[in-house]
Amino acid sequence: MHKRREAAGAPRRVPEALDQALGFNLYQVALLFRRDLMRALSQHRLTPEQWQILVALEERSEGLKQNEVAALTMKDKHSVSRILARMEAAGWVERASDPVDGRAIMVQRTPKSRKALKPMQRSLDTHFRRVNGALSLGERQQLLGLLRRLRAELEDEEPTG
Amino acid sequence: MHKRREAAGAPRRVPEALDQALGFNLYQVALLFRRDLMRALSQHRLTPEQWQILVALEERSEGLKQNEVAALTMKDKHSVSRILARMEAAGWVERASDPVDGRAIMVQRTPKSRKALKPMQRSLDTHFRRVNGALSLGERQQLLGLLRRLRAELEDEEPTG
DNA sequence: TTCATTTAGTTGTCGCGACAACCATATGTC
DNA sequence: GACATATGGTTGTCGCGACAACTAAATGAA
Repeated sequence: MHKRREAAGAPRRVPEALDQALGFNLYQVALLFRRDLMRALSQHRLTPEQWQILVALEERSEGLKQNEVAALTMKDKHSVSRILARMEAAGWVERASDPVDGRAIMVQRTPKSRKALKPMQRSLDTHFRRVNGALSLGERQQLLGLLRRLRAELEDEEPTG
Repeated sequence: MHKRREAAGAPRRVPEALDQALGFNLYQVALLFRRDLMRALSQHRLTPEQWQILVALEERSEGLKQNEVAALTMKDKHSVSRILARMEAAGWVERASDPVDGRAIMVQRTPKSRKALKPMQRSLDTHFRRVNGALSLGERQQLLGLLRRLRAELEDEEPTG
């Protein structure tokens, strides 16, 4: 049994106004998920975002342009540029300029990255089990459906090139 | 009509693996919400997190300890410490050491902050309208319910004091 | 061909979250 | 009272997202 509250003056929960706010709950749950995933991945020295990019790279063995990585992961080019720089430094990916388009950079997974995916999966299973313990399958699918609709609805407003 | 895709090589969507992942959708939608809210608030030179803290402060006019601010907003003391420092510098809050507990710091809204809340509300209404346009009332409540359950389920694991 | 425009990436700034290390005050125990 | 321990906050580091400013290569139009 771990301690739950600090036993301090205010064991009170989130204020009504925030507790009722969709955005607040969304954001907090997202952070809780991310934190949990981060801890699960930390032993492999990967962050959730880096893992996400590896997943995207798994689809096309020829590699992806940073461009495409950004589109597939819904990140902007600035973030992708820097995340990939760190991943390259850590030996997860290789970057080479595209022979066809002199501006573009092709990103590929390294052998290290390919090999690491399996053992990684085990840590992730633990994470997913924890997450899935909280909701039933039906609820998870309901939630997933709602989130995907929201995502589709909101992702195209103001592309901020 | 705004441009939707970059018309580049890969108009393809998020990879299957991510599209099916609850965590990915959760996180992306949360970021979309936050970005939208950030834009709505930017004209008032406030961030979503700062606004959130103002909302929490609204409840207790005597002020809150940083401690309590952290608990009510589900943030950790480190973040709260720095966010409040910025808010104090910007004149949104005042901080004074608690006469009762020499360690604690009491946080209060400034008159500026109290006055600003109304006009702010209008920008937020716009934001909320946009959000609410994406889901029906019933769906929003369903979503809210699921998120609150997840939050309750996950928020107490490993308090990381 | 020349020149404007678009596109691919990088870099810098800022705000935030996670986490570790730290300081100062309170508190409980003897 | 003295001392260990717990608690309230701060500071530093790192990774990430938002956004602006920038470079260089590609494209399209004259």
